[in-house]
Amino acid sequence: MDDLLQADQHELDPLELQVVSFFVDGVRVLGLPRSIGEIYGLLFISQTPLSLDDLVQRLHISKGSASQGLRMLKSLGAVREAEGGAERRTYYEPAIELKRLAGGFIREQIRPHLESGKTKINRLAETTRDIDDPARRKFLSERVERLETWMRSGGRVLPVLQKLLGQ
Amino acid sequence: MDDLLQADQHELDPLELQVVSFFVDGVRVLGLPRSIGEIYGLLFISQTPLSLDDLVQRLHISKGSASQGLRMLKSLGAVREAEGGAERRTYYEPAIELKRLAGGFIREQIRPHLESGKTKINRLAETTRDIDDPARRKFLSERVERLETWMRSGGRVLPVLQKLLGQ
DNA sequence: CACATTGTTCATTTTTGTTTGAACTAACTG
DNA sequence: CAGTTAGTTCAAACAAAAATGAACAATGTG
Repeated sequence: MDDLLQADQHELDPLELQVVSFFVDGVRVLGLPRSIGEIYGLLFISQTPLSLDDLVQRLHISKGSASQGLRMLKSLGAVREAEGGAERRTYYEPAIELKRLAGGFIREQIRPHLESGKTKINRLAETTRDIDDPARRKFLSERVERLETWMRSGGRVLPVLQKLLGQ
Repeated sequence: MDDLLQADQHELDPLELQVVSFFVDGVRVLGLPRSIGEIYGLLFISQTPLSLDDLVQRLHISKGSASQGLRMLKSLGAVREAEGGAERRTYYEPAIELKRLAGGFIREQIRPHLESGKTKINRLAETTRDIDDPARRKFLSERVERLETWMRSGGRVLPVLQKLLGQ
């Protein structure tokens, strides 16, 4: 490997393109950036684990995007580092169990918002208590009560969701 | 109402601001534009139905935003036109039953994506059948099979979700 | 019908969020 | 340890999405 050009990092074939575009659309629904979909999509359809550099070359994205994308995918539990290869560089493979994917998304993207929502509602309840006009105060506390009910429902739904998606 | 200035469309009071900001955050999680949260938030905390013009004045948003926002909220089933007022202009009030809100969101924002996802997976299955190398084809059809399983799970989860949120 | 009021549409501007790439740290290697 | 390779960080460039506001129906009113 000296006077030989780097083994051809060819373009994505049509099927790979189809899969990548499927996941690009998929992650957009979830509100995640496109590069996340590209990276996960290519890993999903690859028979062997890929390195950061493979992703950069085959997807034509920057090292920065690939690095940040992998970080997020790891935090979501959607990719893991492949075992074995005693190489220096690390190779990644996708998690493909829906349970794990949904679990990670719920944990990282949904729960935090639910929590901060509850906090805000508590502050809202306080503000409401200070309202002078009794009629207005009554109306407001009914609405706050309604929000609390929503949050409780949300909290009850997530575990069920996870169970259902866990097959 | 002649030499009298238009009754003061005052600024949002602190509580209203809190509620609006709560919903602004809420809709962002759902991937909807901020103005949707502002409009719904103000309606949610208002004791009387509000007109498009009320929203423009109190939220300092453009007529265009208010019009488009109301259209989307109507399509989601999150606001409805108030009955009664024999006025020319229409007044809006919020739907506050979680069931209705979740139902609208699922119908308008989730189902369409699930459907188009299924279509794409079908195309993917076709492309896979044309692959020459048997080992590669086997691997790919396992992955496509996996995607189909995901979609089935998704389809099964939505009705349960709706039921749970319907109290 | 001239005028006013209510609401919609859509090209342009603004805002927001994502990607890039150069500078950097860390870890191996001859 | 000088040089190479792997990966991270973050300010700046860029792209996508949302908001604006002027032009435009549509409908009511004297």
